[in-house]
Amino acid sequence: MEKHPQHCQVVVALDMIVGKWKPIILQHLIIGGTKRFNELRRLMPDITQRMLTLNLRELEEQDIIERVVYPEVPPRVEYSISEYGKSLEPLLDSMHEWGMAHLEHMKKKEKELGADDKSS
Amino acid sequence: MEKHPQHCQVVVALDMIVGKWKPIILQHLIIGGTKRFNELRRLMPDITQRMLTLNLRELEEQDIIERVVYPEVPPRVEYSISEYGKSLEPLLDSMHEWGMAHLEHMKKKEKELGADDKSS
DNA sequence: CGGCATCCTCCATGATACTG
DNA sequence: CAGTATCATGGAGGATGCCG
Repeated sequence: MEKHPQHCQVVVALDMIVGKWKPIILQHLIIGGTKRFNELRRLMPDITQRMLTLNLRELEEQDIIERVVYPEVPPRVEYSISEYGKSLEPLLDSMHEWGMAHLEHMKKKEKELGADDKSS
Repeated sequence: MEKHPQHCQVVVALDMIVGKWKPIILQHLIIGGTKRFNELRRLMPDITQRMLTLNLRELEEQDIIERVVYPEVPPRVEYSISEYGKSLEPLLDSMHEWGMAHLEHMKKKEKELGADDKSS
């Protein structure tokens, strides 16, 4: 295992979770467990049906979530984090924590800018 | 401190490093240390001057990197990871490792599909 | 050398309507 | 309920030329 592989695989990880909705979908499925399609819609009132479908399909394709269709009437489809998807949880947790810390950092910065305004 | 803050701050962290080039720029500055503008260009032959400038400016604005201008002729501008930016390193490392593991996962998957391919 | 100013392209996302 | 099918759009990214 090299220390400096040619190409940084950060982008590989990034590709799995980027997008306006993917992180939020994952958060809901991780924290809230299995959810039906319309449950997710209710949890994310601003997402369109189209984008929810597309994102769920991508995440499924990526093995991150599982999609189970129950052949009932009315239809029921349940989404959940896959076993493999769970390997992302530590990463998402770290990112969440860093995000929180960053918001603090920004607040401090703002204050400094207010107080520190005598610097040339 | 709540356990389930209203909004997942994963997106906050994500915002700092998403983009086609930001992760790569960061990787170079982290691994290779301080770099001049054109050094970075050489390291990323496919990035346009415009995007390199824009991304560097954003990262600077976000306190992630530092930009030092030497008033010489010809001009010299050096970029480096800031102290604060270093707090991103563990995250980037984790993402890199997850990315590597994911590539392995994909390879395995492909093989399975190959062996499993009695359909059509 | 290290930019900035324009113009352009394409893709992620969105709005809306329809359906098994 | 859980989707598809179209069409529209804004913004990230790119190409190119000029500048101190």
